[in-house]
Amino acid sequence: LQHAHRELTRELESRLAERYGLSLSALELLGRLAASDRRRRRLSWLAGDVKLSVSRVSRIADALERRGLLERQPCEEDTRATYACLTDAGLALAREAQASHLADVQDRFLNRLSERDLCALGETLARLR
Amino acid sequence: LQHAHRELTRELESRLAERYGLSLSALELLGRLAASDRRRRRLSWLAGDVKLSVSRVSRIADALERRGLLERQPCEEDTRATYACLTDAGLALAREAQASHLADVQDRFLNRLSERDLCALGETLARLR
DNA sequence: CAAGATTGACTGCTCAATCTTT
DNA sequence: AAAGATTGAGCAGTCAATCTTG
Repeated sequence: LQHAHRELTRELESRLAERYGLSLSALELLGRLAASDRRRRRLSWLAGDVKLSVSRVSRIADALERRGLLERQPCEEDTRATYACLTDAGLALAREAQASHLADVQDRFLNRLSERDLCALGETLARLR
Repeated sequence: LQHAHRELTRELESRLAERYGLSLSALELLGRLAASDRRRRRLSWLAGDVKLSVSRVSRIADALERRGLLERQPCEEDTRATYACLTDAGLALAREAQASHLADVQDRFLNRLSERDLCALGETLARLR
């Protein structure tokens, strides 16, 4: 499991980095935001979504913000919290990079497995939660 | 897959670190050496075994060497190469840590899966090679 | 020149400490 | 207190450059 994950990740990550300068985690963040109400989400909720530490998410947000892909916004219901909000540029890049990444996943992952394999894998991984 | 791997790894790694000061990769290295002829193996072969870069393996070896768990030895057939050779202390620690780690894996992984699940998972992952 | 190993610089991640607001 | 966020320190990993030997 370690080895399969390590090699798969390495390949997917390097393609994504060379084409869009994004890490898998950064893309996942963008994807979550794109699917969120008003394209925004609190940082700590985002961290829970993607199973990363809050501090990691904060730094990924720094990088994405510097590139103009998202903006931090104060949260009106709770002054402690801050939203990460996807910009138009961010949304555009998210769509493009996700399409490209999906093709990579298709090639490197989905195409090698049957429908049954995939379901079984899903079940199995869910049992490890 | 990302999430399952991330969380599983985090837990196993933290237990191993607190009990033995070893990372998963370091333990895997020790294990390979313990199973190797004369308890030694060339660094670059080791890297291939565990699917890590040679430079990473070199640095893990540095750390293990500082702790007296392995020694670097010149390779007699090829002066360029160097062996990582497990010391007695290294072998002892490898056995102990592996037993402990296996218990963790049993608990966190094996016990949650049936025999069938496990075989299917193995097949599936093998297809991703 | 190619292969084995090491080193430096960079990224990704976590944890602990801190600051602010509830 | 406790929760949201940021920041600093440190480990794990990669790639590119270098040195040495085949």
